Amino acid sequence: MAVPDPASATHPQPASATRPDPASATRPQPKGTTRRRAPRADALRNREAIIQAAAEVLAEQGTAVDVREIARRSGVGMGTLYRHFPKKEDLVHTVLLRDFSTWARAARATACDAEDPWTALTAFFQQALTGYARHRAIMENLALTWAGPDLEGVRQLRLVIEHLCDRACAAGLLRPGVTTDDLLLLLVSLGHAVQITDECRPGQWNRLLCISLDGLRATGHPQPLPA
Amino acid sequence: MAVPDPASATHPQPASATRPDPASATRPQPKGTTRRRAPRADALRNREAIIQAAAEVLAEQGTAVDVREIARRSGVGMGTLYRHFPKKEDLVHTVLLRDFSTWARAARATACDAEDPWTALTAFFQQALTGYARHRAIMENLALTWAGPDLEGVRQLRLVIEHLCDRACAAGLLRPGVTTDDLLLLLVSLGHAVQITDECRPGQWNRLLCISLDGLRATGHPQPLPA
Amino acid sequence: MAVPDPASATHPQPASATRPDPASATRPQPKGTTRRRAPRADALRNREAIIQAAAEVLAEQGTAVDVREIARRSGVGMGTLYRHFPKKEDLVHTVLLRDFSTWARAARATACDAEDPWTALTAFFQQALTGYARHRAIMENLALTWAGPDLEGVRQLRLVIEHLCDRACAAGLLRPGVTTDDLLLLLVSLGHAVQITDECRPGQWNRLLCISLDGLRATGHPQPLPA
Amino acid sequence: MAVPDPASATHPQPASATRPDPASATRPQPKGTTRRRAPRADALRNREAIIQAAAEVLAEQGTAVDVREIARRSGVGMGTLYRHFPKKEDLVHTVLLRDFSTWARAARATACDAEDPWTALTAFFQQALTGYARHRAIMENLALTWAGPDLEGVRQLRLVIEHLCDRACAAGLLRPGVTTDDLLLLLVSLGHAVQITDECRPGQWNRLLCISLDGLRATGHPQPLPA
DNA sequence: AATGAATGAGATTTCATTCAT
DNA sequence: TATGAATGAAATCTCATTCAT
Repeated sequence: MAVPDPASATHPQPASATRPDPASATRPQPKGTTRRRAPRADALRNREAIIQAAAEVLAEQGTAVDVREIARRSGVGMGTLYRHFPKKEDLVHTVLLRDFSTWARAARATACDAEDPWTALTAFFQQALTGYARHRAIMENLALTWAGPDLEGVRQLRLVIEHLCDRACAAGLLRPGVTTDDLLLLLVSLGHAVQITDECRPGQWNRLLCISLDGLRATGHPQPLPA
Repeated sequence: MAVPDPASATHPQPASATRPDPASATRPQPKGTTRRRAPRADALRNREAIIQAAAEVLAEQGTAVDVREIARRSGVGMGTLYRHFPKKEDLVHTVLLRDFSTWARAARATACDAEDPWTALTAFFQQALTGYARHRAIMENLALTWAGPDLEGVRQLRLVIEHLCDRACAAGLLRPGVTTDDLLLLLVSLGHAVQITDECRPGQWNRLLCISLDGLRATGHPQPLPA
Repeated sequence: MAVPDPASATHPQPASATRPDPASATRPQPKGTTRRRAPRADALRNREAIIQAAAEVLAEQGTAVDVREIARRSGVGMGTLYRHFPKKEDLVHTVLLRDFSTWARAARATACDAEDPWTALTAFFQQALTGYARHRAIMENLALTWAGPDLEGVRQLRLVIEHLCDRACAAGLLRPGVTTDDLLLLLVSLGHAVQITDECRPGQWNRLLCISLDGLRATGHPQPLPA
Repeated sequence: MAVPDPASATHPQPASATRPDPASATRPQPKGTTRRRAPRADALRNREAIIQAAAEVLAEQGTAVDVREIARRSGVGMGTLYRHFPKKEDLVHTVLLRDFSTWARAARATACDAEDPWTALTAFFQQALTGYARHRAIMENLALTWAGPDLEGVRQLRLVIEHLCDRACAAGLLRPGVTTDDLLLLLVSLGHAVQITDECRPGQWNRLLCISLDGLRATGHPQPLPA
């Protein structure tokens, strides 16, 4: 098994952080009304600062974080924060959407770069575990996939995985019967392993990944997967 | 791969857990002895009720539970709870000790029953994931193995795993280089998968287990485990 | 000024601890009723054990002590304690009565022993500060003299002081205008000093006592006491 | 003995205590500066209200007060109180620091006003007992001098006493061997007397003070102070 | 529009007193 | 009658959300 090391997988990639994101669904002001000259620049800067700070904190501590910590790090007041995101959940939602999307985009790119379907798959896992697996809120939310409706970003990510799965399957490289859901669950599972061992035994999860990937290969297994 | 189904693996088995003297609960106190002996049937009942309720709640919600919920479920007042367990942590500790020990004992028994080392190993995982993997507090604590000193119960469990690992290794059934720590991490990892999917897709983790176990086998892998 | 050292002044003097105290006003059972053969011996032993333990604990920690500590030290259960003393206050009251009386009795004896009125006075203070001043509950209660009606024991003690005051006054040794209340207040005042410095500077209060007594002498003062 | 009556000695004098900028409370914020400056008039008002209420309550009841009582009296919610003072101890500390400092400052001023060292000394005691002796928390803390490290305010006060002691000693007015510690202990001692008798016999402590001061004079005592 | 102070419902823990055994 | 377990009202401290400035 080859587990490549995509150096680009550095974890919290603000990426579009500075882009104004004109398609944003949660823009505070309905454009059609009277007031016009209101300086939107400040508000947008604040909004992005909040999201950026929230992303960092949520990555570090998960969704149980104190909202004041986010306000503090973003340099805005609580009022401003709550003007942009009336509920803590809204902010979390926004951050997750952004980070899942960024991740999905990066993953798609990496997947396309790889010529070999198997390499694409392993690269995806390697990248995911090196990068976003450390993002506590991301992993928390990914784990909720089985409990409720997915975030848009999760759906995007799932599509990438589905693509990887299909490709490897079609190439006869993937063990028969393996589904996108299996790969997703494996991802969350290994992501948890990463979080647990990251501080004390930074590389240990690599061995688990290797084992799992070998178990996913098309050949060498005594019996088919159970239903 | 044969994944046996140890029917005995139903999760919280208080059974003869801590106090193995069920007769003392009704015995009318052997008054003739030196005034001191008083197991207090009802106190024991309460203590057990608290532990039992705590075990349930901790299994369901993890260590972040509200103590009052435990008091409510066990039918005692806060004062009673705190008489038996002066700190929330004491109660958690007691429950974890009990449940880890029960688990370790059951696991050891199952391990001894199996003649084949590989069967023993797979049976262990099967049992663990069918049973205690649903216990949130247990899994939380197991994940802390990499962050701090282990509970006594965790050590017992680790011994069992070590034994299984050694046996399978000696029989040449286990992939070279696999360690007890790998198996423990796999356990926590898959345990997380169980918790995530338990409600919506009860059996899905079985597939992941199968994959992982196949990855753990001695043969059929293109390259050795990474350091 | 001579400050004698009455060696007998060792603080918690159980004294009447073992005596059944037939004059007790708080005896639990009205003697005139039917039931007769009830074993009073046990009850009395318990009662005394409680009082003794309470005295120790109250001396050490004052009236803010936890009732359970008293029960623990006396070796009886809470129920027994509350049977004898329905309110914490009742127990405190009883102990204070006992200890104040013991103190007053000892003080009276010492006072009578001394031939010189001034020696009697100084001996009293010396004894008090060496002994009962460390009894936190005693001192707490003595301080309440100015806030409410006195305990019987306090009245006894006050009588002793009054006697000492009168004697020294009649002998022309005491500064004109000094009252029993002045001496009592001085006692509480110095008692507080003892408690404060007892651990770190065990003898310091002696200097304060010396100063105060010199200020109490009949002669050598530039002007009379203020009203 | 002349015990002057410094009329200014009325007890809790917040005056210009901590924040000497009363104008800032109404100034409408100099918006032109770098967005950051915001003393927040109402927050300061609340902070002061809390400190003021705490000072009153601490003076009345000592450090054992219920924090909620302080919140109630200052008219703020618990959250506000804890925003300003994260621990009860912080609030107590702040109040003690403020009140000790105010006291020390006033005492120093009074001490400097008096030309005669003896008058300075008596004026200090008179002022202390008329004023801060009623402050239960202040006295509690002063009593802890012998048990642990001093608060900054206590050190300031001790310096004042030291100065008074030295001056009187140098002038040959103070009894040989009297130390700053003696005077401090006398202060706490008499302070206790004040608290005890304040309600029922408001002036009684004056007599004790007179007696003690006479005992402190350089002349008229039969023997030196004990070690 | 921005700020950050204010709010108050919980969460853990203690202790005088009562009550079942 | 003796026991000590049970009770539940405080007391301290936290944090998502609102509101005055």
